[in-house]
Amino acid sequence: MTKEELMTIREMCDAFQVTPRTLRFYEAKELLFPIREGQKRWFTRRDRARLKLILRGKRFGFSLEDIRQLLDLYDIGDQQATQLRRTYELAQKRLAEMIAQRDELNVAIAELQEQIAWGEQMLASMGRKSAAE
Amino acid sequence: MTKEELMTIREMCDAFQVTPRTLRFYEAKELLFPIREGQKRWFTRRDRARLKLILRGKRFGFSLEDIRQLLDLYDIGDQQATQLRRTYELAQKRLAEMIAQRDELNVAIAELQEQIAWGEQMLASMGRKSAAE
DNA sequence: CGTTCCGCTTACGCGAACGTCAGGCATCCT
DNA sequence: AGGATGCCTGACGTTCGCGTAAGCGGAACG
Repeated sequence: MTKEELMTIREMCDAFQVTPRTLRFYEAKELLFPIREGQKRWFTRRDRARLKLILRGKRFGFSLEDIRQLLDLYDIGDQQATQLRRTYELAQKRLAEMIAQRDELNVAIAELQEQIAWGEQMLASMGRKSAAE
Repeated sequence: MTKEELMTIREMCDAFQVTPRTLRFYEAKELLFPIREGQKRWFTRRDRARLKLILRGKRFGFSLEDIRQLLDLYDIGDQQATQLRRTYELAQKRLAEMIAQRDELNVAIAELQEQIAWGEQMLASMGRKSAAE
């Protein structure tokens, strides 16, 4: 079933711009579950999907532990009902946090844009006063 | 001029919910510049404005070093023209990053919302199948 | 006068997220 | 047979952002 879809660690690294160390680290932290053929690792389609989410999560400043828990939501099939409810609530919390973060980000963006506009004025007036470029 | 506007370290901590250690750390990292009266620190209005920005920056996942550079934008008065241009460009870059981050965040929010909706369905159907609450 | 608060400095500690050797199998090429 | 590779497992090192004593100096209190 998954046969041609398996990737070596190197292929993964090239595909996602990470180091082998990082992938092994994520496996140790139970974020990825490559198939172990003796010593070698074979990364599945599922691993790739998870890694993509991991990297995105990181860009939002989530910790790997946060991400690990969130990932379970995408793996609901494996979970029990009790787990599902907990995961569901966790997702709600995260969602609220993310929305709050986005709103703050919008405020900060607006403020930074103001500052930049002000800086542009400064540069313009200074350009007129000093030598031409 | 600034006389009644000065705050002790403790007042700062209470006002911003940080520890003394944090404020001293920020000073060591040249993020804050309290007036040194002998050993004691007196935090100015400027320090408070900067600290506010520092704390917000942190929520966006910026490193303290990133924040230090960004703060210079708000201190343009002190800068020279060359510095101004550099700072200006840095701000542009940050702005682009922040916008990109917000857009990604919006995507992630949408995806998470989908997952949550799906989880709701699951919980609902499971609730019907198993015992009532 | 001793004690009790601040506040200060110096310095070691810590969890997160890897980087970076060191050394060991296995395989593939010549 | 003998490298050259590729992947592996420890295990120690590193940076960031502070936490946490340990110990000193002044001021304010009873």
